[in-house]
Amino acid sequence: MVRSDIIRGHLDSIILRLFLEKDRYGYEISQEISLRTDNRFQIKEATLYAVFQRLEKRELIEAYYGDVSHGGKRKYYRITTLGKAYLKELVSEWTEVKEIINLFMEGLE
Amino acid sequence: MVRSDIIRGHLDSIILRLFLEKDRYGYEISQEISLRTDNRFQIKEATLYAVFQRLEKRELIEAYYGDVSHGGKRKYYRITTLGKAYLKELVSEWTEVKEIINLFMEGLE
DNA sequence: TTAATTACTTTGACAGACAGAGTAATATTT
DNA sequence: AAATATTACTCTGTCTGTCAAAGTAATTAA
Repeated sequence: MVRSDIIRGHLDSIILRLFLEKDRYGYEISQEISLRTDNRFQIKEATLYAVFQRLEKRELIEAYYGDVSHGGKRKYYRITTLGKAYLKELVSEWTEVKEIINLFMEGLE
Repeated sequence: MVRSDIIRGHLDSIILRLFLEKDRYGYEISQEISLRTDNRFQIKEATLYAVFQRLEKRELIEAYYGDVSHGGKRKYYRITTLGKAYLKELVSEWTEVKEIINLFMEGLE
C-alpha cells in the first residue's frame, strides 16, 4: 500500500478522470480505484466524500440521485465542462511534476 | 511554478537526495532546487527548515556548524546511514506512485 | 432474525506546507 | 562610516487535505 500523503494532491485528478469516463457514485469510485491499482492504493471513505464536496463546490462536478439498487441510495456525479478543462490542466501539471521529481530521483533506482 | 501541495510528500526525497551528493546547508539546498528545476519549483524557507527538523528528529540527517563565509553562520547537514536507507525506500516508492498515477492519467496527455 | 454488504455523512484531529516577521552576520555601495 | 543588499537561519500561527471513528439507512444473504 502506497502512503496516502505521497498521493496527496493527485486525488482530484484521479477522481475527475474516472468521472470523465462516465457518471459514477462514490462507492463505485472507491471500488474502481482499488481494482485498477490492484489494491496498491485505496482511498478512504472520509477522504472520498471530502473530495466530492470540494469538487462540487468548485462546480467541477455535479450531483444527482440515482436509483436504489443494492443497499443505500446512490448519489451520482457527472463531470462539468469546467471540470473537463480543469482535468486537462491537472494532466499537464502531472507531466511537469513527474519531470521535476525525476530530476532528483533518477540515477538512484 | 508547480503548486506545492502536488509536490508535498516528496520534499523529504528531494532533500535527502541532495544530501546524498554532499553535505549542504539550508540556503544552499533552496538555491540548488531552484537552479535544477529552472525555477519551476522553489521551496519556501519555512518549509525547508521544517523538513530539516523533521529529518533530524528521525535521525535521517545530522547537523554541524560550518565556517562563516558570507552572511549568517551556516548550519550544515549530512545524511546518516539511516537516511540513506530511507531514501532508497522513498525512491522505490516514487516508482510505484508514478505507475499508479500514470494508470489514471495516461491516454489524456 | 441476524448479519453482511452497500452507500453516504459528519466531526474532530493531525501533519505538511506556508506567510510573515524577526534575528544576525557579512559584503557592497554611497 | 553609514546605509543597503545579500546571505543564512528561526519561530509563530494558519490553512488545507487526509483520515479515524462513529453513525445512519437500505438491501441482500444466512
